[in-house]
Amino acid sequence: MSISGSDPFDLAETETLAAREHAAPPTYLEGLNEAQRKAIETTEGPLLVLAGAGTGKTRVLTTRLAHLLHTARAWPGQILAVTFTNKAAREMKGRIGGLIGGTVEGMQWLGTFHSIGAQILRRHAELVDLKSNFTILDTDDQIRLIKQILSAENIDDKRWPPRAFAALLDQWKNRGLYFDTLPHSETQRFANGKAGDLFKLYQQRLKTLNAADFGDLICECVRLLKDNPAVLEEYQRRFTYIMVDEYQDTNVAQYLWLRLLAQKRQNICCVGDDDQSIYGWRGAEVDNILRFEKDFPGAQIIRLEQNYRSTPQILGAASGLIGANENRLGKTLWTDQGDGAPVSIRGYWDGEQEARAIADQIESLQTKGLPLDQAAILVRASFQMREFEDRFIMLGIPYRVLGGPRFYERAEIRDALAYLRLINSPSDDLAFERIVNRPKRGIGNASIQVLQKFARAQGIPLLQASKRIIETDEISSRARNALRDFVGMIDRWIELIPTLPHTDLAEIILDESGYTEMWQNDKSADAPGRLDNLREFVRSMEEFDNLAGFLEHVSLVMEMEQSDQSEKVSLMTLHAAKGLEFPVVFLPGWEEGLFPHQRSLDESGTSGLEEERRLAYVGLTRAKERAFVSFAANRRIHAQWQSSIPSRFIEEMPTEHLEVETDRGLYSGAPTAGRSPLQEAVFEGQYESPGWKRAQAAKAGGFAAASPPQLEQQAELTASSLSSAVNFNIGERVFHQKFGYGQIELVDGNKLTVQFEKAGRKKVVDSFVERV
DNA sequence: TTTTCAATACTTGTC
DNA sequence: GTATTGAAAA
Repeated sequence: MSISGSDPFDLAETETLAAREHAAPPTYLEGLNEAQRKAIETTEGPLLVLAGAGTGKTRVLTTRLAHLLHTARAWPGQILAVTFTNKAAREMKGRIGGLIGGTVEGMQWLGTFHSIGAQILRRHAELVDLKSNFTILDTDDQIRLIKQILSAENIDDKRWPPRAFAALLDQWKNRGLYFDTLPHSETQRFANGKAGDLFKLYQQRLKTLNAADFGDLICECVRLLKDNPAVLEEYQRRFTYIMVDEYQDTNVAQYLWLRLLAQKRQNICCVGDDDQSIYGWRGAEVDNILRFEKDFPGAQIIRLEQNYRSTPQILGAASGLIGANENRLGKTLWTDQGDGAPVSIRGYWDGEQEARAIADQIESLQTKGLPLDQAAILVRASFQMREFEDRFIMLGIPYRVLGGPRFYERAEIRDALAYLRLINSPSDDLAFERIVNRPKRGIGNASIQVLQKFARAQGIPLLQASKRIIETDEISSRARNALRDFVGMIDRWIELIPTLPHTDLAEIILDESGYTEMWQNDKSADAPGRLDNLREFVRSMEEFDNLAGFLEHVSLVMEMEQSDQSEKVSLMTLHAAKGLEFPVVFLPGWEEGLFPHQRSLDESGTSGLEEERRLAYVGLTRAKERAFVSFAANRRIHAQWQSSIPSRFIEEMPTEHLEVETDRGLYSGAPTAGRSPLQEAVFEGQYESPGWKRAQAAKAGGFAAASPPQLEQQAELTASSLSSAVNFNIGERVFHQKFGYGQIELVDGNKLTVQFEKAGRKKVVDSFVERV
């Protein structure tokens, strides 16, 4: 299909739009600072906007887009605007709508790299040996596919794990490499030099399955554009303006993709911050942003340096820290805000104590009137979350974990999806395999093996092969009957597609297949949650017109909306925190080995360390008013205790922006030789500091340094008043959201000791369990 | 075929 | 310490 022909591109309409320019004054430019305004008004030629943390990056991006539309420089369909996440794309769409009034129609090229790549690929699918309705595989499908290829090639998947190959494939595709361009050295990295051949087989298999993986959405797109100059030119002409968010996170393939598209008009505006590049391990090339000027000669660079988020103290600490990095373009953030509190540094005996103190501090801030959703705990690794969760559950502090497993990655959703995929396209073998014995129907591994061999011999999809094989004696009679029922069900559902709304059909499928029943009979703690997710899944289908439409979008954009609006403390990894802000931020676990993470140092040396440092910078700059950095002298890593020394990042923050409240004994083993200025402060000056006195005073009562007694009483009061309606007795069976079912062993006021079936004995507040 | 037990690994994670 | 995964036993 011709693109330009289908679009309102002609002169008459362009003139109508131009007329509008004179009518409405651009109110959207009000309240911008000079740099921001310049970034918005520099519309022609390559432009790099270096936007430091909290400098109004999203505002500039969206306003610039609105400006292009408002001044009639482009139609919505002529602007390519790419982001990394659906969330960012959605936010941008919403904000542009707000800026120019009403929703923006026709911004079909605003989206994630992958969704736009998929869009282009679908239009020209035949040029890369696909059909336009190709399936997008996720990591799970990918690994299953690789496993099949490895076993077909007689490669021991013990010695050469499919996961490792999937990771390699991902790396290569991130770098824009294809099996025909794979360097010899790379082919040696798997199965004794067979990597290239396997890569080729894998791609061939994808084509026969009519499928693409995430990497292909960019990689194949680049190949498509390179090999078909006419198609490339079509897009180069169409996209009069290109805008890229988070440019520091682009990988080589994405860079090649952008360069191809921008080559002709050179109207490319990239917004990013080299100091916030934290995805190197995922293929992001900081280099893309560092050498922007070389790639696009005559490029202008605008720095956004006025920070609207944090206090000068926090900014000072963060700037000092990031200053230790060598490889950066360099920015100096400033703010006209008042002074604020210094960054607090605290040491604890162990991780548990750290969690206890932080939870206490959050309670105390809450009693001072701070809403809980204004506080966040940002950790380096997800295992650190556990201690906080345990503590929050015990104290009855509501919390939310951000960035857990994605909605569509949950097993139950993927299963439900596989059912729908199979009836939508009966040749989807990966979907077939996933659900043929789920719920268990007695079609086990042995039968499936036979079926696969049969299907491969005949060259037909598994579903079709099943229909034939049940007429033979190839598999046991039990499995044969089960398979016959299964195929019968699928056929019946396929016939129902034209007669029923797709949401009703989905409910019927989940019901008749026994899938819902399977979870209803499941006694584990997360089964009710999974049933909820399934309901949510069916509900989310309502937005789409039909099944095919739903499936086409689901692999790229499906997310579970946060329906819960109540005030909760946020708990997440530092990576997940990028782009967010909170008045109060806790940064626990600043210890050598954990942060910077040992593995990062081992695998990537200095560049690994610099990325960790940028991560620390990202963490600090999330804070608007207060930042609390802490470290523990002992931590349980894996199964055993390890003693650790404070992170070098603590030393690297300028002392004048810090307030150290740490027992000097905990600061004995600093990473640098001799005494650092910070250590001096700890050893010499801290005896008189309020923090030191507090620590001394708290010595008697363990380590409750941050929680004066009256606060604990208050917490208890709150908790007990909440639960006064229910009284529990020893021996009663209860249910807990996180721990599942259990029996009460001890009642102490509102605190219960419960022996959980799955989670073992725990102390919990009674308001968190319900009687069953 | 299904259940159970042992082996393994364990940083970060969008699409 | 634990969650997941694969292979042996029921």
